[in-house]
Amino acid sequence: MRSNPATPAVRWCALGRTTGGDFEALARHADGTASGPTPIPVGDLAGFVAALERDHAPRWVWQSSAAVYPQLLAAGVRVERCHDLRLCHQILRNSQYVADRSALAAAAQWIATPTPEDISPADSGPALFDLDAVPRGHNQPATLADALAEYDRQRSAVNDSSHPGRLSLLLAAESAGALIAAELTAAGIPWDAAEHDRILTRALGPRPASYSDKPALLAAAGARVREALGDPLLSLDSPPKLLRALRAAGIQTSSTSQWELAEHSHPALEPLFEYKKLSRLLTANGWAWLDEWVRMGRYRPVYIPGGVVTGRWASNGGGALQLPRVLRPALRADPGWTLVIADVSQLEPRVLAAMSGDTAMAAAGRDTDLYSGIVATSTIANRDDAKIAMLGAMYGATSGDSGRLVPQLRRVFPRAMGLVDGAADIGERGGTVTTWLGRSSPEADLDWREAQSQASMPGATPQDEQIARRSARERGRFTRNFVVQGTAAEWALAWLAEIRKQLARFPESEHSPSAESSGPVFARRPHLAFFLHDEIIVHTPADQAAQVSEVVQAAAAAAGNLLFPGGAVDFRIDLHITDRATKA
DNA sequence: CGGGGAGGCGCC
DNA sequence: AAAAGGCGCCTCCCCG
Repeated sequence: MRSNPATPAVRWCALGRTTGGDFEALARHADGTASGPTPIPVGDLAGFVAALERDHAPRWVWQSSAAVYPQLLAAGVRVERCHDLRLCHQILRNSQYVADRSALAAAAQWIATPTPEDISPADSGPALFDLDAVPRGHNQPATLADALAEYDRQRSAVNDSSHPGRLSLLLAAESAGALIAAELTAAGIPWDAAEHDRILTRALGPRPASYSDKPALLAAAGARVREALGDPLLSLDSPPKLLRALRAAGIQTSSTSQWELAEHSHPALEPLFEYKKLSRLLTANGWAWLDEWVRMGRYRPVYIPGGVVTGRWASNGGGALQLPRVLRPALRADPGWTLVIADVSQLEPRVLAAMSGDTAMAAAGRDTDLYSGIVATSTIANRDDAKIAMLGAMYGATSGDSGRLVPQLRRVFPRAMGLVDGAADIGERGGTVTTWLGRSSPEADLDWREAQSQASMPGATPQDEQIARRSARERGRFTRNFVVQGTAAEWALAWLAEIRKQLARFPESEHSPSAESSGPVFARRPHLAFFLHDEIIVHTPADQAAQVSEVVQAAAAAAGNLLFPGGAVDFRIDLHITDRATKA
């Protein structure tokens, strides 16, 4: 980025759509002046953005990164920063940090997700959905005036909020996440289809001629189950039929799920578990998946920032966030490139320690595995118990091993436990909780509130009370977990954004032909290739891997300090450099 | 015959 | 029936 002395610096530039389908831009300069509106024919957008980005790297204020950024990336244009009005609106309209949410709540058009088709109707493909089904006022492209008005509302909401600093951070992180999500899709996950095929063949047998044919080892496992149950025609894929057959064979189970069947002993169960495992692999990530999702050595899922209420990302397309471990070796770097794989150790407990200011828990995790640290500083006997107790504390376990261990944790870490217990209490009473940076949980829905009031009426039956109590506890577990999961998601966004920023400063490496699959922006630079809640994978030219590792480590420290200044909590990164993502 | 719920299981 | 939070996606199966 260079600055051009002939024009004042541009701080931000808002984009909107005209009724004719073109774009309009308004640039706000550092000296307070503005230039625009500038009309931009739809075909000139990439050139306009590239030029302004090169000279000023402004914050791009637009309706939705998901709608506009993929095309910019395809045209070879990367942007440094943006303000994603739709995602930020979602946060602000719900945030308890925002004192007056009425103006945002009234701006209904900002709720829905525009599709890329909304932005470039010129590429008139077949309609992806029935437009009549979309409520009026939703999915409409925003005009420049719409965008400017919404940006004003959002900045006012932040300025007038109880925590302007935290909310600003959250909106910047969420917006950076929106850019990263599009970039991850553009770069793709480097995927070795031949290795995937080898893994499938080893597990299932050779690829059948047709998708409808059962692979040999799956069929063999099925035959063993039928044999053991004495039911040669049984369909194992139908839970009701399988359940009847299991019960007929004397297995007193109420479902066909593994966790319940594991309690029983019967010769049919071992082959049944094998059958379920293989069947799952085949149907979820078998050859059909490979044919559908892997092209030119890349798997390109679509990530959906803010797609989960807690702020975690969701994904569309091939189940990117559920890739089974057994397939990880298929995630493989291009020749001459390598992978930097990093995950945060015990992210959620550490986030809890930081946000609650629990110095004892922070100390337990300093320079060490947190669970081992808990064993060393508490009455909990071993690492497994410490982990189970911690998960139980964050998820709200009340019974089983986990429920029994949680009270021990409560004695050692009263502040951390007080925070999650308090969040649970608020949720049980129908209240709303908020993450560290300001994302609030949804309000209790109407059914929930009705169940509660029903139970408190004079004529309430014991059953009414039971239903109400159960739903109250369920909601308590949700809000208990929300504050931790949501704040962890914020930490992860800050980590990602810092990694992205630093990677963009790397020099371009020598041309590597196979990396062209990563697209024009990333073919010659280390880039993020995968993100999964607390784990990232950077695909990098091999000779830059060591520097990338340093960046990834440093970014974790930076994220910790950004969210929790003072750095009392150590966010430890487990990192390795490898060509193939076999996870240790 | 398509939509959607349920059962089930993969990931964190 | 379920176990302890958040998801996506597969198949089966019922329903309109």
